[in-house]
Amino acid sequence: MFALVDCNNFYCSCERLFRPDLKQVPMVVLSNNDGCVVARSPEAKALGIGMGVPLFKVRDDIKRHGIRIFSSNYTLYGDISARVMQTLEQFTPRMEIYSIDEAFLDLSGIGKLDDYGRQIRTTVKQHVGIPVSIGIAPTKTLAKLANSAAKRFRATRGVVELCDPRRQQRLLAITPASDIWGIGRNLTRVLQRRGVKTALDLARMEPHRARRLSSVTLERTVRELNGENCIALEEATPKQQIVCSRSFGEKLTDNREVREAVCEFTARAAEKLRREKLLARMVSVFIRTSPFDETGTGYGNTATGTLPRPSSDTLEILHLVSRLFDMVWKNGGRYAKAGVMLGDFCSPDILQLDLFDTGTDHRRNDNLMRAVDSINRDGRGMIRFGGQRPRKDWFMRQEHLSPAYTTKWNCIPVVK
DNA sequence: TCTGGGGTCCTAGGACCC
DNA sequence: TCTGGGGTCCTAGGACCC
Repeated sequence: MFALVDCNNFYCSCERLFRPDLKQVPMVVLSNNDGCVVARSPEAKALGIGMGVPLFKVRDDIKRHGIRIFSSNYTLYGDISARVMQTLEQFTPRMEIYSIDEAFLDLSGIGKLDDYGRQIRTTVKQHVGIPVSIGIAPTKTLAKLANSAAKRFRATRGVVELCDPRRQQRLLAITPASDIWGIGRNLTRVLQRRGVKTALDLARMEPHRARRLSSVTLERTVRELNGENCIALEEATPKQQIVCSRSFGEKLTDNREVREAVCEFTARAAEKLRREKLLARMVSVFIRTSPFDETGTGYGNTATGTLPRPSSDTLEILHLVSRLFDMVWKNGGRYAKAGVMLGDFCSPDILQLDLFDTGTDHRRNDNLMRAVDSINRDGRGMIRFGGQRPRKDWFMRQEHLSPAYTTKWNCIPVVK
């Protein structure tokens, strides 16, 4: 049984903690360059300000309705998020922090779920001052749905417990398929063409058909809507990628200027890497013109390279970044955005084994069993197959979550 | 004029191997 | 002459999330 706890209008709620006078006043928080609206108070939502709209498009509405605007303060939001999460930890032994303002809680074995949810809500409000909504259901996808119902219907007073299959069906029937977690713009179109409109239509789809139509992710969604657990709780998984990228305030055309920006991103990314106590092997650089720029033909390019050895040293990484930058650079572009990505991490703490491709002999299994032993002993580690990163579904298979995930591998422990 | 930043996961396809 | 099946590893690109 899962609960999804989600902070209401998180960034706005954070700003209001220190400005109680802004209660009931319509307000929005803007993205980095004050480009887009990234959070809206309920009053601003009611005035029709959309999520993610560029500021220039709603400037008139803002003036007309006296909506207050704030630049974002991520240090503050991160700090308040940490306090919310600390408070939530008291309610469960297992929890997944899903984003800055959301967490899944494992509530297995708890009796009166609705009461428990209300208790969580009250405690967070008292301790931190942030209002939250809570959805409780047997799978993560249904918990997401329950959460959105808790937000949508006032009568629920912020908590929806969705364990009864009949209630699940009723809610699914009045929810468009596009509101389901994992169904984006594209899948909505694909589904609609096949007459799948409501979430209930989607739930009634044959799982194998869902897989053929799209991929295993859609199959999981369908199964989850029917109460079959396919997406496991992930407690503190290590980072797999670090990205530093930014849209430029004004378009850049000069090689030197863009190169400088990319150097800065590299330094920041390497800093994050060191803070995580990780080493990277893969480095990518990308630049692109604005997709909204109609003055020229659009251009974007990415180059990826491997470091001579795993590293978190800014200069070592910069050396490669500089070469990659030369590969992606093209004269004459009006560049709007650039970024640096680091990936394929390793750490001294992680046990690594390269297993042989054997086929007939049993070295692979022997190695695997030895690795499992040592992981069980130390409580931490990772098994790599010939340098390949273990994939998500291997983990799923090991858990025997569903017969849909059968494989030739018998047992692939990933991270413990 | 002004359009976020930071992530994850999946699939396809090519090169290569036995 | 026949031109396989099964696998690894890597990359690009698409889709989705908050």
